[in-house]
Amino acid sequence: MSDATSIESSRSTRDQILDEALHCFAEKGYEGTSLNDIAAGVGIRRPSLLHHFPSKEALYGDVFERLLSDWLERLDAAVAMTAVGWDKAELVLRACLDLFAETPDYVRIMRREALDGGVHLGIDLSGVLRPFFDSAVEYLESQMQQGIFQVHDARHLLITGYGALLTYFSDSPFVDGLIDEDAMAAKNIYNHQEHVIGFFRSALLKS
Amino acid sequence: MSDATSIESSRSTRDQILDEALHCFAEKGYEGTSLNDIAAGVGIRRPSLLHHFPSKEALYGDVFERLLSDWLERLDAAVAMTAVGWDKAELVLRACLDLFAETPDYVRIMRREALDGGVHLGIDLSGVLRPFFDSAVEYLESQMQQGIFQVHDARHLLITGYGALLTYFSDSPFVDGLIDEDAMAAKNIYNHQEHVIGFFRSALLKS
DNA sequence: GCATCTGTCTACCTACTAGTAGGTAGTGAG
DNA sequence: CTCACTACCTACTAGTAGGTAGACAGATGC
Repeated sequence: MSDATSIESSRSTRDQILDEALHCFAEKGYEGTSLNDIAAGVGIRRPSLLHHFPSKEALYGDVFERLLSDWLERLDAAVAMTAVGWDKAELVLRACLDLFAETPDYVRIMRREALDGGVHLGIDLSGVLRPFFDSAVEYLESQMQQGIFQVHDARHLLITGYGALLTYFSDSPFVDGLIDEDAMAAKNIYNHQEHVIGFFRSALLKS
Repeated sequence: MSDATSIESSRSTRDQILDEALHCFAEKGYEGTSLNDIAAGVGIRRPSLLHHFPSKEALYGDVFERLLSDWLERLDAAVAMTAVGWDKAELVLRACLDLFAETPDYVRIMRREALDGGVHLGIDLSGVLRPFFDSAVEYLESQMQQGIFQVHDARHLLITGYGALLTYFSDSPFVDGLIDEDAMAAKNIYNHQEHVIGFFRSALLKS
């Protein structure tokens, strides 16, 4: 009864709510999303939704927690792989780019939360990512000292990279209008990923 | 009566409303900002605000229009200057970075609008910026063909650049937590600007 | 003096929000 | 059959949103 692909609504209502909430919060933001929107997307009424989650804030928190643990899992896996120099950086870049391409809603919520400074969360977003940031700074600086990477300010480099990586996915409606194509089409996502990788290689590797 | 720095409220109520609205919309987004918030910031009641602007949407539109014309003015001025090769690119980069540093609220609203896909505006944001985008693509491709710039996908390069430029300012609350300092302090802004310039030079110029 | 216009106010409206109360099917265990 | 539980419902609460109506004060113009 658990793994069977039953006729419909194979997944639990709770999970359906989480999925719909992820999408609504990503699309319209925390304030712009009402519990009615989410409930309607699932096909239930608001009080039924509140039977599964105690409050809007708690629902948002659960959505964000799942998002964050997915992302950290990918980052952990990429960092754990044995590679050095540019190969290591490329692994981490690709791990992020793959996740973002798979689940652009993650990127959009993350962006909104970064914009708002995390006011909707109990947790401290930058605090959670801080360990990765610090170890990345350490790694980049060691590569620069060894003359493997060109010298840049490692902290600002990471922030620039964070911005460059997220923006294509978070601002895809805007990108659509600039390139006059569907930014999230598989071909364009592939092109963007390869561009970003090549761009950072140009800026980091010598000659 | 116009240029005198009178004792207080030297600027018209209408302009005070526009300023306060800019700040509120940038800080909390369109949905997250109430007309009461804006009115209170100016020191009047909501109906008085609605005497100067017919609706919340119209007020937002006026705020955004002013923002956009300021930005386009800077871009026009930078593009009009006589420079070639990397110098030209640096001029445009610095024009944007200077504006963003002066008025970070602009960046935050722009970001929110790009995220939402322009649903709060009658105007088409990417449509307005499209001419600049297209001419920038043309410029970059000509420089690449002449062997002055390294070869990248010009369109994706611009989107990456747009993301890299905006993010530091739009996500400054998040950046604060990463670098454990005030991202918008003059020293850090200066460092970031020089980093971005250097980073793009590394990626674009050869050897 | 008096009408008019501008800017502000209080008081109100409707629509919608998050959240609660209480009731009702259906299910499974003893 | 009964009890407990889950998942849902309708109907309600209190509060807030954007927006409107109408009164009032001060200035301007004739």
